Amino acid sequence: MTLKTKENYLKAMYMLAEEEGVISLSGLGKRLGVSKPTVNSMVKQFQHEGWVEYQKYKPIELTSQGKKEAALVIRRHRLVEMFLVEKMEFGWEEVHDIAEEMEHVEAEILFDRMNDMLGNPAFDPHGSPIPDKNGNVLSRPYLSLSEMRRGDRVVVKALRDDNKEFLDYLNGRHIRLEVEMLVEQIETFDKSMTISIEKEPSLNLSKEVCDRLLVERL
Amino acid sequence: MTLKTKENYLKAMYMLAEEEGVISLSGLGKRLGVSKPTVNSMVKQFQHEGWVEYQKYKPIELTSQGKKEAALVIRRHRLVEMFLVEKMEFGWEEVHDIAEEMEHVEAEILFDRMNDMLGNPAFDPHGSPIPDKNGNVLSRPYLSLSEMRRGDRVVVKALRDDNKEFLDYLNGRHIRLEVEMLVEQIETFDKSMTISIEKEPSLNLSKEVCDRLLVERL
DNA sequence: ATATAAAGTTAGATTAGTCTAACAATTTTA
DNA sequence: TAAAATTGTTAGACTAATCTAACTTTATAT
Ligand SMILES: [Mn+2]
Ligand SMILES: [Mn+2]
Ligand SMILES: [Mn+2]
Ligand SMILES: [Mn+2]
Repeated sequence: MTLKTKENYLKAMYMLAEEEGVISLSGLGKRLGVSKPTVNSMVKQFQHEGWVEYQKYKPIELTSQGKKEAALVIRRHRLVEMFLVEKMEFGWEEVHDIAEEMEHVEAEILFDRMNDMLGNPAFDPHGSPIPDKNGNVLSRPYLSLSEMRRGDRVVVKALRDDNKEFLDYLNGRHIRLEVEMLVEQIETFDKSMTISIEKEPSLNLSKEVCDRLLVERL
Repeated sequence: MTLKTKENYLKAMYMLAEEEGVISLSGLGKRLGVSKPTVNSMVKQFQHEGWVEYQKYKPIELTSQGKKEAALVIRRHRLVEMFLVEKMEFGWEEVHDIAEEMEHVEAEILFDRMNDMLGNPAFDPHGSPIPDKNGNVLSRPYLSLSEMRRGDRVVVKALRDDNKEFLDYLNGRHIRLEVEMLVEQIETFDKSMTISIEKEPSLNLSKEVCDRLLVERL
């Protein structure tokens, strides 16, 4: 099996486990853009390599080895994103696709150097935690903006999504990490929120947007 | 055909044409570490794509399109090497293998940014010219040190080889680009040279080393 | 509880890039 | 110039990663 294939499958499995709580064949297929039979046969190989535990018709589970290797791919991805933003003046909306390619570079020394130049950063430009060299992540329990109530004061801490369109949307409204927001109104019909940011006009954010903004209550 | 495969074959062909004057199937096979039948079948595909001109038993020639695309791969390789040395504090002996991987990244904007940060550099850390965005290279006609005569004063301008072992050898002797040397003696038996660098003890360099040092006469 | 839908599986085919074995053409050497 | 060496070609096979079609198992909804 090719290194890139291995890394892409492991990463997808790791993120599915985080996001959905479970790794299903069809979820994995959708995520990777391949058919179910493809995933099925790949998962058998991953099991054979000791990266997943799996029985017919049961959900897939990463072994601790699989988890660790997946976390290291994610580490490289997020280090690259951070390097591009901090050291090469890219916008946070530009870096995901580049990182998607660079995460597969085999020269460990490259990522170590990035890490050093960045001062061993704990978070990437989107607020996601960067796993350490042993694959350990300390994830903070942020809440999504849509769980807040009227009158809550919050700080934006992370995003649930790297997506360029979403980031362009946020850029257009001056929503960045560490921005403080006040929840002014919640529309009962569609759960959209009216929020205000200091010194800016109030904004209306749809439920889809609020779901993707991870915040900390002040 | 996969982008990486295409780029590796084009680059190998381009460099063979430069170094040997001709692109042979076996040369290409050796360079790429694949068998002759493999190269044979790939070259047919390259012809079909319009990247090479070729007839049975005749040497392969790159079309101008092929040459241009090859030069752009080499551009990326050398920009990466330069970026790693100038902006990330890597040594010139460390960067080739990393560049070998990064040259295949598809995000053009990444290389444009490197180019900007480096001020549109004309040469890489080993003195090789960096092709411009149109694939044009202006190559200077350096001579190899082994062609010099006793008493010649020269400046090291480039290397014929990226090889880590060779670069480690040069590091150990404080031979860098722009260093000035005087040819003190040439041994008729093995063509080895005794040379001196200002403020350093004289050195004896084998023919293999002299062949790989490209210099300009003062 | 049954029918329907969703998820998972199997079988068999395909494509890119590679190989070895056998042979043919060309070039070099004696 | 004939033999030997090198270079190039053909045929046929293999592996990784993918697909579609047909089928089975499990979950969901009426
Ligand atoms: Mn990302
Ligand atoms: Mn990110
Ligand atoms: Mn190089
Ligand atoms: Mn170089």
